[in-house]
Amino acid sequence: MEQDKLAALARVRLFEGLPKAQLATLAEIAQLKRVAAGQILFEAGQPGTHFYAVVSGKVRIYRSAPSGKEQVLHVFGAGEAFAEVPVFEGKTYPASAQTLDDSVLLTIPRKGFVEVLRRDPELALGVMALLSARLRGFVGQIAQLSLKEVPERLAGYLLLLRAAQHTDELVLDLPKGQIAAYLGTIPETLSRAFKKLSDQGLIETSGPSVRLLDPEGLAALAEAVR
Amino acid sequence: MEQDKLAALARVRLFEGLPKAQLATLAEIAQLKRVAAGQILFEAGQPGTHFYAVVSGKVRIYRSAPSGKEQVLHVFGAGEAFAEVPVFEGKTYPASAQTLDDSVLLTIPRKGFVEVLRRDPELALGVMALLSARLRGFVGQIAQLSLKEVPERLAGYLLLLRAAQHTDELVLDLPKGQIAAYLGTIPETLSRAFKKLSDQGLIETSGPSVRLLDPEGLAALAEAVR
DNA sequence: CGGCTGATTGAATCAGATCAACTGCTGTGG
DNA sequence: CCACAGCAGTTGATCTGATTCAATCAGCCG
Repeated sequence: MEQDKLAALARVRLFEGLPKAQLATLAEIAQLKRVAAGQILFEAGQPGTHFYAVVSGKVRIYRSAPSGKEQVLHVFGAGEAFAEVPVFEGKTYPASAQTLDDSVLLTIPRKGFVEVLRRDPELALGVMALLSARLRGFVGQIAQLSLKEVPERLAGYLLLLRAAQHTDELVLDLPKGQIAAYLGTIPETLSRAFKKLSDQGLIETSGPSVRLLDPEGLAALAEAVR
Repeated sequence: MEQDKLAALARVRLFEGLPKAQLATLAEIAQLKRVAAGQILFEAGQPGTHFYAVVSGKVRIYRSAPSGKEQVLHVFGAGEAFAEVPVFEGKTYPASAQTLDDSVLLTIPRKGFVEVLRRDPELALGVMALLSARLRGFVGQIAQLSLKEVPERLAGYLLLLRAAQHTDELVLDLPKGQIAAYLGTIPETLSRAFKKLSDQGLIETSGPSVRLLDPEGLAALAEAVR
C-alpha cells in the first residue's frame, strides 16, 4: 500500500524528480482512493480541504450555469494534479469535479501540504512552474474563446491533439459532446464545424478518428492562438 | 534613487513583509522606469526576460487576433506585480502589455528573482498564492465569456466593481472601450448593454459614473458567475 | 428486436459583429 | 475666443455565425 502510494506520487508531474525523502513525507499525508466513473469529487463553492492528483482514469473540471449548461474548463488524466488552487488560498473550490472513468486518485490535505512546502523551497519552485504553465494554458483558452470562431477553435484543438499523439491519424480522446463544451459550444455546432473543415479538404473524419490532410492549412486557420 | 527603489519595492504587495535584507537584494537588480501612456512593454511571443511591478499608473495585459480585435485579460494598478509566468518557465510572454496611463514601473530580471525566491519560502508561498488567485480569476473569466451574454457579463462586472469600491455609486475604472475588450465584446455592443440594464431599471448611468439601483436584480442576472 | 445515448441534419430565430453616421467633449492653434 | 481636428461614445441598419428546436440516424446493450 505504501509502495503504491510512493509509486503513484512519483508519477505525478507536480512531484516528479523529488528526492525520496520528500516523497515519503508526502506519502504520509496523502491518501490513495479508488473512485467509480461519474462520481462528483467536489462542487463549486465547497471549502477546499484537499487537492488531488490523478493516478489513473480521468476527471473533468466544470462550471454549471443555472440554465443547466456546463462549461468544461479542463480534463485531467494520469499524472496531473488539480484543485491545488484553493489549497494555497484556503478558500472554496471555484469549480466542480467529476470522474469520467473509474479512477484512482491521490488526495492531499491542505494542512499537511503547506507544512511540507515550508520545509522545501525547491518543491515550492516546482509548484510555481506548474501554476505558471496552467496560467499560460488559460491565457490561450481565453484568447480562443473570445477571438475565434468555432471552426478555428476546432482547428486549434486538433493541432493540440496532433502534438500530443505525434500523428496525423488522430483518435478523439473525448466524446464529441465533451469536446463541444470544451470549445465553448454545443454538439450541433461542433458537428457543423467538423463538416466545414472536411468540405475544405483539411480533414477526413469517421467516427471518433480524424485524419489531418492539411496540417498547415489548419495551422493557418488557428493562427495566433496558443 | 536607491531610496525610491526600496520604497517602491516595499509598496509592491507581493514583497510586503519581506525582510529588509531581501528587499535590498531585490533593489540591486530592480530598475525603476518611467513610461508614457500607450507604450507597449512587451508583446506576446517575445522571450520573457523580466517581470514587472506597477508603482503608479496602469498597465493592461491583452491578446490580439490577426483581425485586430483584442481581448483584455487583466489591468494592473499600483502595488501589483505581473508577468511572473515567464520567470518560472524561461519561455515567452503569453500575452502583450501596454501602459494605459503615464506610469512608473519596476522591472526585475528573472535570474536574480529566482535566487531570492530560493532563499525565502515565505516569498515563494506569496507567489504561489498570487498565481493561484490569478488562476482563479481566469477560471471566472472563462466562465463569464462562455456561459453568459453581454448584459449578464456586464452585470457581473459591475458587481465586481461594487465589491471593490464598497458603494453603489460606481465610477468606471477604465474607458468603456477597454471594458468592452475585457468583457470580450466591442464598444457598440457594450453601449447597448448599458442601455438595456438602464431600461430594466437596474442602473442609472451618466458618463463614467454608474448608480446601481437594484444590486439584487443585477446579481440575479449575473448569477453563477464568480 | 426495441430502447437508450451520442451524433447528425435541417429550419427558424437571435445575439452580437460590422458598417456607417452622428454626437459631444477636449484640446490646440489661428 | 472661436474653429476645427480628433477621439470616445452612442445610435441605427444590416448581416452572419451560433443557438435553439425538432426530426432522424447509427451504434450498443439488455
